[in-house]
Amino acid sequence: MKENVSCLIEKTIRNLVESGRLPVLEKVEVVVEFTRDKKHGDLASNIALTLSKSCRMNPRDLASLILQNIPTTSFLDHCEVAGAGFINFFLSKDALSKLLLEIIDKKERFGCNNEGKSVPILIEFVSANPTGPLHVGHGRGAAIGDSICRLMRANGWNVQSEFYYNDSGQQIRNLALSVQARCLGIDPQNPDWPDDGYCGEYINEVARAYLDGETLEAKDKSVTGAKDPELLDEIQEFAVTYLRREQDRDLANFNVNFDSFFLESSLYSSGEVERIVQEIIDSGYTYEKDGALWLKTTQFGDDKDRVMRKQDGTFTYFVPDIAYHINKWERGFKNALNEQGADHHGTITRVRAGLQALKKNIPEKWPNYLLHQMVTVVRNGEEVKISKRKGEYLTLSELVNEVGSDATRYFLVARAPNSQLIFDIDLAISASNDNPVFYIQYAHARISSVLRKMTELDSDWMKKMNLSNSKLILEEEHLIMQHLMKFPEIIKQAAQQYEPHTIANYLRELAGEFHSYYNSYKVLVEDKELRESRIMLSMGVRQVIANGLNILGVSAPEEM
RNA sequence: CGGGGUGUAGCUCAACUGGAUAGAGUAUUCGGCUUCGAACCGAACGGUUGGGGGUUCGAGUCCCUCCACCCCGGCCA
Repeated sequence: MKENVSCLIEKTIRNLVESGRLPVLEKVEVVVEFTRDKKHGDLASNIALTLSKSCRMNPRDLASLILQNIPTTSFLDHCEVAGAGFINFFLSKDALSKLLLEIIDKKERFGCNNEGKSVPILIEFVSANPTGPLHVGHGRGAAIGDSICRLMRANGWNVQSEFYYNDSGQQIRNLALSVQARCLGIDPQNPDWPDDGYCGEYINEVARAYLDGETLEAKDKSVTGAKDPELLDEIQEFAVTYLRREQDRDLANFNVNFDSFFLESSLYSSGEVERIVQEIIDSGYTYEKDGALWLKTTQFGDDKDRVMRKQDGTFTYFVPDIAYHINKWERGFKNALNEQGADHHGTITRVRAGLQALKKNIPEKWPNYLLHQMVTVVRNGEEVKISKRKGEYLTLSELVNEVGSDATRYFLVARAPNSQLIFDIDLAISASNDNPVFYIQYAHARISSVLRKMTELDSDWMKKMNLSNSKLILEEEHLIMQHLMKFPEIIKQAAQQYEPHTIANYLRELAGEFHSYYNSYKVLVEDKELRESRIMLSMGVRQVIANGLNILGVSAPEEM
């Protein structure tokens, strides 16, 4: 609809220029927006304000000139000049009722588009180390990342979601040592407890399962506890598998599923790490100093060079990261997005520097990054410092068990990724009923209930509906239709900006408008035509809420 | 000190990317079920958008400068 109006304006201006009533203009960029205030019509353009200078006319006069020459169309009721020189457009009843038909016709496809043109994109998110359970911070990454995947699919992208496991390196060794210590009956208070060991209670559970010889069924393999506390490698494999399985289960309960999993260890076993290190050395971007191998990241915008291979011969964490991203690139993903916590900010420059050093014509800005700010957890009015080593944190599964997946997802995705959010545990649990997600779901359930009621009255009502005759004349009805009309654009915009929270806000507003309407007017009235019109409106709202909630990974219940 | 982020109502957050009178929820105070679901609705209260300067028809949004908070600045990941 926006496009229709901006085309109309553009055409009008072109005609005015050709007939000499306006000077020749360099560049005309017509911006049409949905209005905030219903008094300003449905759509508005500031074109007269932006062109007034180059036309040497006062904005209001220019606006009236454009308006007088705008051709009449079926989708516009009328237009007017307002304020400093805005042109406001009022849509016709015809245009709005066609919208409802479109929603009902397209169903779950309403709002979708093909901007992505089926181009493949790899979206990596969560990627937590398998050294402990997922916490709220991971939950935020999961909620945002998964919603972005759904958003991108709705925009026609060919999305593959991937989870990268850092299942090798020092922290995994620390995990194995911690489990081993627990197997031997050593606890964190004991002087023999390993340095940098993981103190959480879950380590004990892993140790017990290992000693019991439990068999773990993972996606790609099966591991049985060897029971022997001396076999550190066996302990490590068992512990990693155990914790991966736990994370997968937590994510599944959170309605998050990945298309693929990638193991850091595979980059070592396949020799890819060694290969790219050699290639980077050959490219001339490295040097030896103090017994370590350095990458000249300063040549790619870093403030100092970084160590790739430590004195002890092992690699720093970003080296396998580079290998991993080469792997993504070689799998053919010209589009890649990494959703991570803001604490990983520093690695972006390093990984990109490594990719550039390889001279593979990878774009400088590849891969794309979306960082979410940290979650501050508050309990009893005090900040809970998240520390995996100390075992102090709120796990995702505790949270989901307590307040439910829908409420947790909504809470974590409803804020802009860039805002650092405060998560008050007590508030989240006690006030979970106040979560706006229920407000939105309730609107969906209410409409479903009305439709059930209609079916009770006449099981065949749907077929008998006359869809062409809209009787919707109320201001509230107009407002709702105007809101429904924005949905496709919200989907597009949220994807372009990687900001799924705009969907959440949109749904909150739509639900609010419907609740208000529902409270003042009855849908199932006597008058058949009016009743059918209102049913159609309700069906439109219901469909859009369902589509929007689906993008947020939240259920749309028929009753609650 | 350097890099990134944030600062909007008592609290938690929005604001369609520079537009018209800065909006919701929550808290507080009133009012609304004999009526399709009250997990709802209506009303009131609540603001110098951290401070100061600048750019222009127009700034919460862009630029400069201070102030405060969060993250990063390991041969940890």
